[in-house]
Amino acid sequence: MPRQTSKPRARHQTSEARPYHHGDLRRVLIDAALQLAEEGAEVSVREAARRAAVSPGAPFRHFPNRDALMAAVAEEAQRRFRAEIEATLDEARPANPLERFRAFGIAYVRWAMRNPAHFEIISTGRYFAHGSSAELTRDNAELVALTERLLTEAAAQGLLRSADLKRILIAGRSLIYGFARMNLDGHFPRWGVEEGEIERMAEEVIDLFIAGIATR
Amino acid sequence: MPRQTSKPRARHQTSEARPYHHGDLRRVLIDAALQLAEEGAEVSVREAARRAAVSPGAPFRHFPNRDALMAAVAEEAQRRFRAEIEATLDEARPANPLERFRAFGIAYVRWAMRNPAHFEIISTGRYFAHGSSAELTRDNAELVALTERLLTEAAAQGLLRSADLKRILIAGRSLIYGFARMNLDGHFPRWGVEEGEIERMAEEVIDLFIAGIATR
DNA sequence: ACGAAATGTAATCGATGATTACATAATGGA
DNA sequence: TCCATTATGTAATCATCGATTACATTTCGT
Repeated sequence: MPRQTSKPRARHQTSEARPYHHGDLRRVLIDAALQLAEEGAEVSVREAARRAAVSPGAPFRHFPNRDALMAAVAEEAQRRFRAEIEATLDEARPANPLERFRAFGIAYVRWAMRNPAHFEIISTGRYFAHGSSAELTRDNAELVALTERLLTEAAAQGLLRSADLKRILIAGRSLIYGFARMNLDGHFPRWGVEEGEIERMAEEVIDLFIAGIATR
Repeated sequence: MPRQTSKPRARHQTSEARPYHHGDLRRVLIDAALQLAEEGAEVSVREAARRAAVSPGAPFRHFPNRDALMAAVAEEAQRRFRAEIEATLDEARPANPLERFRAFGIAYVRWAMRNPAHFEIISTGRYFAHGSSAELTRDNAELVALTERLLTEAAAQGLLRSADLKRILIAGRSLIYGFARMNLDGHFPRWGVEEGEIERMAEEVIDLFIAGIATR
């Protein structure tokens, strides 16, 4: 098939089409990559550039390499993650700190289930070095601090059997992280857990954990 | 390293040059890929072929595509995983089924920590479809069945607070899976957990969980 | 207005997964 | 034993990808 060169030098064919300079290519590339990930396709710089209707080399004006793009995508995903977790905790606000701790876990797992690609990018650490983004580190630390506060309050109110908060914190995070990842990694079908009952199962599992650490 | 075939297998024994036919290229490729993964390098068919001192196209005589190679690698890793878990449980055999359940968890996390690349390949499901290998599915199911038996025994001996074994099973697996993956994904430095204390922390976390589900 | 900085394009490189045509060794039946 | 079939490896080739470089065009500060 002969290469059809329509207009010799006309990149902006119709005078209104697209200016030489893209409005905010960086932003558009991040969104494109995010969308790619969401579709389950693997994210390539070229494909992101293709979706932004831009040359394959253009993205490298905004990101030194692929990892930097992925890091930016991760930052965006982490921002949304944190925002939704905090919003969820803010709207349904149980007075009991232990119940808020529980609500955090459920919101965490739920978001991971409903945004699998984003969660994958955030959590895996395969796309970027973990300390490479200050914003990402901060957002993450903020969520950790949130759960720490909840546990401290719970302990102060005598709701916990153990005073080893760090251990509870890490165990709890391991639990919800593990549950989210087992779902993401496709393990549940092999465990006889149907797609429709995963969210309920998440609640049950979290409740089991809460019951285990609570005084009674 | 010249491959010496001592057996009178009439296997084109050459003293100097490598024979046209590689002894067991399939095996060698799997080992090479396994080793590549262990080194943290990303596994490419070409590099595996390179290590086997064979042309880039040769592996495709044994595996239809890269995923098939990775699946074979996963099978091998899963076999070793299961073997070590079972060996560990066999040698140090606590009578108490709940303690054996605990020992399983610790052995699980420990293996994952000491064989991170293997665990990654086994667990992620990114390298192959989860149902694609019967052997892998079987080995995995066997380990699940093992923990199920332990829990059933524990329940029969009145060691558990709850009779909802499925919930306990999935919670427990989520916990150790999550802990292992948090380590693998490099989360622990951000949690103030030093490299040297991770294994101890694993024990503490598992003990916390056990204490939560046990009668007292 | 003008020149420097920012941004996009085009061409190109090396590595990779994959396919195809061909070459050679291994095997088993007549 | 001979030789044809099959199994296995090689060589050449392709498309895609991340990345780099030289060059073109726009934008913006002074």
